[in-house]
Amino acid sequence: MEIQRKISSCKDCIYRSWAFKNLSEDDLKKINTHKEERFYRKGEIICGEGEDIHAFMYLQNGLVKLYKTEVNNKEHIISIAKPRDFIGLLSIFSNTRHVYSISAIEDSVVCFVELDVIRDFIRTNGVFALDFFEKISTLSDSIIKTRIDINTRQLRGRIAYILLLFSKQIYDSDQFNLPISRKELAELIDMSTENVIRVLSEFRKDKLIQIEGKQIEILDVKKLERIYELG
Amino acid sequence: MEIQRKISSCKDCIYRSWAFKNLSEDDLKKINTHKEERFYRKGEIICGEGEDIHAFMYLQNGLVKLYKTEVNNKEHIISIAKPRDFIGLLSIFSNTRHVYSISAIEDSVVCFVELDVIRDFIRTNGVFALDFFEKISTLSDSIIKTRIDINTRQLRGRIAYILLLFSKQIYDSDQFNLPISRKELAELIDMSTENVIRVLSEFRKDKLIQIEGKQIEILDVKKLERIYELG
DNA sequence: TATATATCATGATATATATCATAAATGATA
DNA sequence: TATCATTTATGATATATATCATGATATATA
Repeated sequence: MEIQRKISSCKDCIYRSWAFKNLSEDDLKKINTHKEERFYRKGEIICGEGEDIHAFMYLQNGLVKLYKTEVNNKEHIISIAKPRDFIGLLSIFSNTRHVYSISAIEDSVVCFVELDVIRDFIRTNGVFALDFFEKISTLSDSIIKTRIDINTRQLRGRIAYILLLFSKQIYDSDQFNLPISRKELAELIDMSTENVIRVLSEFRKDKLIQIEGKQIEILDVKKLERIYELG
Repeated sequence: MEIQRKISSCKDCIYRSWAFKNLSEDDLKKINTHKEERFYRKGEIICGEGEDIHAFMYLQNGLVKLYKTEVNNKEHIISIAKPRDFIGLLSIFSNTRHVYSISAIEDSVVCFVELDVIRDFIRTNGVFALDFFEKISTLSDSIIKTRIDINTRQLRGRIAYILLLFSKQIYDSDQFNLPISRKELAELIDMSTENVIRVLSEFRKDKLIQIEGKQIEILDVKKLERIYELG
């Protein structure tokens, strides 16, 4: 079901500033011929656990989740990537197969750059290597930080945290469309679906948020932040 | 209280195989003049939150913990590093200050290599860059994996997990001296100190482990693994 | 050695959270 | 449109976990 998109030029890519700013025209051409942009509809799987790793994946547009299916068939969401994020985990450089799955939670455009090309650049272009390293490290550490932030809090703190995360880090707005179901929210912040719904209802009753289906508006950022800080 | 050690030669360092195997003699000499080996006694702080980052830290010997002091003055342990691990998080490459603290939980020897030298190597030695990247990525991902393993389990599963981790990944033996207190264990696997003690007692009564103070012997690995797998 | 302090231990109780049950609302599909 | 499945919702109950209380050991310190 994935649809090939017209291959846009890396040279003109608005995301070039990411870690690719120090590449020469020639290098960019090289990427151009070894990259693929793919469009995924909401819900489609971008890569599955156990599949061969062959590309560095960069999210141009949309929103994707990184998750793992547990033995009991339950899904656990590890992180959500936003536009301009590298998606996946660092181990693409040490593993040969994906340890987690990735799927689109909004219509998304993913840019696949062959890993060997990236490896070549790391080998031959020191400035690129440093840039790239810096970027990718930041992302990896932020996953660790987020996991800890979530798990050191109790339910109300977790919901407050994730609402603020969506509002500030992803949508940059007090109003947004929650891209995932309550069940997925539960899988992301390690709580039961019922309690996710319950706490959201509480927050609505307490006039911290307005909520209608997936449409959320944060009414009282300050109070939400206090709940988050108190845990 | 930190004691300077006789500077050993990187060339003969038994840990050279880590990510430094592809450095020339000249490169190794360069590291030699820009590195420092320090000895820390159990309990000593290696670096504190907020301090300037100036070195890449490599654990030669001993055991250290990476932790954060929360607002309520509680400590939360993020990970434990064992010999031959890079210690810290990746963000040493993007941040200027340490976000977490590191201290020795056993007498330890840490090798500090000036970050600028590492950066230079990444810039100028592509093969090193790739090796280094691979190594450091593995570590970062394993922290994420461990955090998830811990937080998707309940108390008995967490204790089983951490006992197996110490036994298999750190000491490579059924018998070992627990290097941290029950309180620290609690800080590491997100549970209360009392419950850590309680579950350990349960495991002793169930003849899964023998325990005397800090001395632990795993008697029934299979059952422990089952408890871990069931969550 | 004596004294203070932290760690280990266990039971009782309170609290947080998950699970179960049921139902309405929504969305998918034939 | 009718039917089915999923999501949202809420209350009741069970379970897991933290907290409180108290004492025994062990460890550090004067």
